[in-house]
Amino acid sequence: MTAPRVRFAPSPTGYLHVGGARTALFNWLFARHTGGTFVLRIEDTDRERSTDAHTQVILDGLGWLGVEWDEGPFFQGEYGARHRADAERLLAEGKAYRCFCTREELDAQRARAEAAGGAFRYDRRCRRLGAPEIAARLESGTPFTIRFLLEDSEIAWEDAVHGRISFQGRDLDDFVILRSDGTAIYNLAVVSDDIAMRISHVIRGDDHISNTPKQIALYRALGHEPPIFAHVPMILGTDGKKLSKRHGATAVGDYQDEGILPAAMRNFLALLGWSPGGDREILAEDELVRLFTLEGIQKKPAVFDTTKLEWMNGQYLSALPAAELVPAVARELERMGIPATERDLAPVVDAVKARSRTLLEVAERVAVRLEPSRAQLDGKGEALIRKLGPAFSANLTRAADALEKLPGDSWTPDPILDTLKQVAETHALKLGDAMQPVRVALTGSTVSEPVNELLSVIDRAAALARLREVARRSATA
RNA sequence: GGCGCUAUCGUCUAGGGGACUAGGACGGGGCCCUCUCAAGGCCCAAACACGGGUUCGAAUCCCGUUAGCGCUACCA
Repeated sequence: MTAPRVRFAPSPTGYLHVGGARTALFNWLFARHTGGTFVLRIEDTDRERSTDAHTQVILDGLGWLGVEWDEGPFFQGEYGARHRADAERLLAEGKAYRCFCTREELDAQRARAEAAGGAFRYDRRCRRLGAPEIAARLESGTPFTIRFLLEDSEIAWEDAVHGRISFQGRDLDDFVILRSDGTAIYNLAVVSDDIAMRISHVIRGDDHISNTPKQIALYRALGHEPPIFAHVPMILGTDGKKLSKRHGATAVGDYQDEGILPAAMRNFLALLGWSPGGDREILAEDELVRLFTLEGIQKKPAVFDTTKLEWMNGQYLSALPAAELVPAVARELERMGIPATERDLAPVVDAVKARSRTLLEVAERVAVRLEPSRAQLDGKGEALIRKLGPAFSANLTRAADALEKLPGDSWTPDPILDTLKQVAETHALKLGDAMQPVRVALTGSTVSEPVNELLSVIDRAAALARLREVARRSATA
């Protein structure tokens, strides 16, 4: 058996949505798992809505996710000649026919059918046109489309995720394959391209199930065996409706901006509508590739709920090596208008590594940088706050408030610890909770993991900034 | 309306006739951790849509009902 060839074929009419991203991911995972080839094809035939900017966003999004293609990107718009040739071949072989009906006539027929409560099916009136009549219309330059002649018989296939699915030809109608301007309609273009690119497995969204019988008919009429189809379930919003813009962030770029790590996104998306079986949740890239099979794909739609994504992101964040974390944090601070470059953060890393200075010292240094930006943190810094942890949480606030009594010049660890103990007692807090935000920074305690320490320090820095403010206030008062 | 797909905790899911007192994870609630953390540990609440079959036995197989979703264009 030859290696599979799969493709992801987005249309550049919007951003890369999580649904599309997941479809791409599944195709990529399948290709990697089977040693196959992953082809990227941009379906830009809808000239009205397609833009280069959107194409770039899609390419960037896939790159960010780590989904790299083996062939392409190909642009469907470049294959118009082949599409037309296929349509004309079908016409010549009597498998398709010219339709001279105007859009208005068709709309009227459709309206009538709907008013009568029935389904609209093209009545094939143009197929009954005699040769002289056709010649006359051609002569007069009447515009026409080419319609595919769909036989009334069962069309069924063994779907890799749903099992056998079948349609009756009589429920479908003679659909248009070539517009009057000579460009191909989606169903023809896809089949023509998938044949030309020798695609063996079509892994795409559930919403294409109803297109599949038409495409299978086209494959056969064109003299080719249809590929294996795998229709993956839709992704829904939290209200159970098809995911759309009104559900908030649905483009992968949105999550990139919120500090979601690509690995976390990839892991989360892979588990949306697919499961390796068992209890595994956190799966590295190579494990995903090793475990991925079409059989593991779910039949029912999945709700896109970012709560678990955020948890998963935390898992990946804490596992990230310091070397990768520092640039990430620096970039994030920078993006928020806080002037922290990698160079600024370097002393922090050094201190943590060397343990030569107390962490308090380090923390204060960072705090200076954070302090002037607190106003910004309140507004658009939500993502960072989440990222930097619970330094802003209620227990800190309570502890800080109680610390107001502290004299301004007693910034040594021990009195603060004592105070914290009192705070805990007074407020019926657990000591651990009360001192949690400042513990490491104040005691300069040993650390087990430099990576975690770096972020802890930044946490504490923010906490310290506040504590100092409080202390200063009470000192002057 | 027609056609199609789907149906396990709020969410992601495991399960594929007896191992089910239906498991895990997120989220929620509670408790523990004074060398940290976005972490960890322990406990609790929380689901097989409904009705019929088949079978000694059904979350698992079949049929129906209901509900949700998708498609129903000279869009993709």
